[in-house]
Amino acid sequence: MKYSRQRECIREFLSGRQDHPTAETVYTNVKKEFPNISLGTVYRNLSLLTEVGEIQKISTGIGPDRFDWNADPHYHVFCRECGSVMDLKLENINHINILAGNEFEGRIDGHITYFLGTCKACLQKEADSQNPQAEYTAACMEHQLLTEKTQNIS
Amino acid sequence: MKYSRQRECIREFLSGRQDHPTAETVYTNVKKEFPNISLGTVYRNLSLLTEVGEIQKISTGIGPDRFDWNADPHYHVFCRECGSVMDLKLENINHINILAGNEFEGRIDGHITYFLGTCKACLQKEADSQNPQAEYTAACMEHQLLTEKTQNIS
DNA sequence: TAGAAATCAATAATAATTATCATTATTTAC
DNA sequence: GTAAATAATGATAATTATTATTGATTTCTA
Repeated sequence: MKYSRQRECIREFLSGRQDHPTAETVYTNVKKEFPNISLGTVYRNLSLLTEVGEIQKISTGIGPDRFDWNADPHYHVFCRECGSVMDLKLENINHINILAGNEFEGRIDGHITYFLGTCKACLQKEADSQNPQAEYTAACMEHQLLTEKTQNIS
Repeated sequence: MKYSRQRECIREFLSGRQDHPTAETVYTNVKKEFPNISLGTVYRNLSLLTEVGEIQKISTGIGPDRFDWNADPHYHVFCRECGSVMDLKLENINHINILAGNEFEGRIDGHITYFLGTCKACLQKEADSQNPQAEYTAACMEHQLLTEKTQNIS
């Protein structure tokens, strides 16, 4: 399939990234190359790319959806502190589908799993705040700037 | 904690149910007893009950959130055909937290998992439509009426 | 029973996303 | 290479789900 210049740019922006940008972030960045692009176009193309399996959409139920250039099934960790979403290289755990299938009358053909926790940088921040003497490591703040922040974390 | 009559009614409506109603459904039903209740009150109380751990909120990322009177951790199956959400009596699979922890630099303290599949009734419907001779079993339609339907299934 | 505290209903506001539609860009047929 | 057909865009409106605000009402407490 041949892509429009805008769609290609969106795909390009995503490709190879470690973080998992929101539609909004994709929008503000693609805008640098296409100042007139509209948020609707970004959403439209992200949905399209998701549909054809070039990227994947991650919904945590907390904050907006995120997009991952790696469409291969893999897992994610959601940091409760800073809201960042990180990849997890976890061996496949599809055996849980079998376990689930044994208890279910219909057909199970997949699962959505994401892990909840605290990222390295936020653990560090936690430790530092317990020890006021210690200098703040800039690590976490830096991390927060680098990674996507999620609103509405309760 | 003593509950207001509205809050008690919301709790009461949820308790013991097999399905997993949305805020909207709770609203339309509680309205029978409190015709003047507002959707905001329903949302407020559902959040409150969730916070104190009397019920739990289920977000699949597809359609609105759902509420489960059983606050104990357990798993759910989401039927891709009819959008219903069913309980799953699955032995605990917390070992996946350990597996995840081994691959993650921060701290893992939980996971959210739900299974995707097709429920019994929708499997039946599928089978019937392949065989036009067969009479439609009313099972699935009935099921759709009984269970919550989710909008925006793509 | 009066005054404080909690909760309410109504409504406005917000966030995230999808739909509409007239216009522009790209492809295809000749 | 140009015209018609198709596809995609940008702008904007609409929708969906949810949270916040606020003034009125109910309920608890002394």
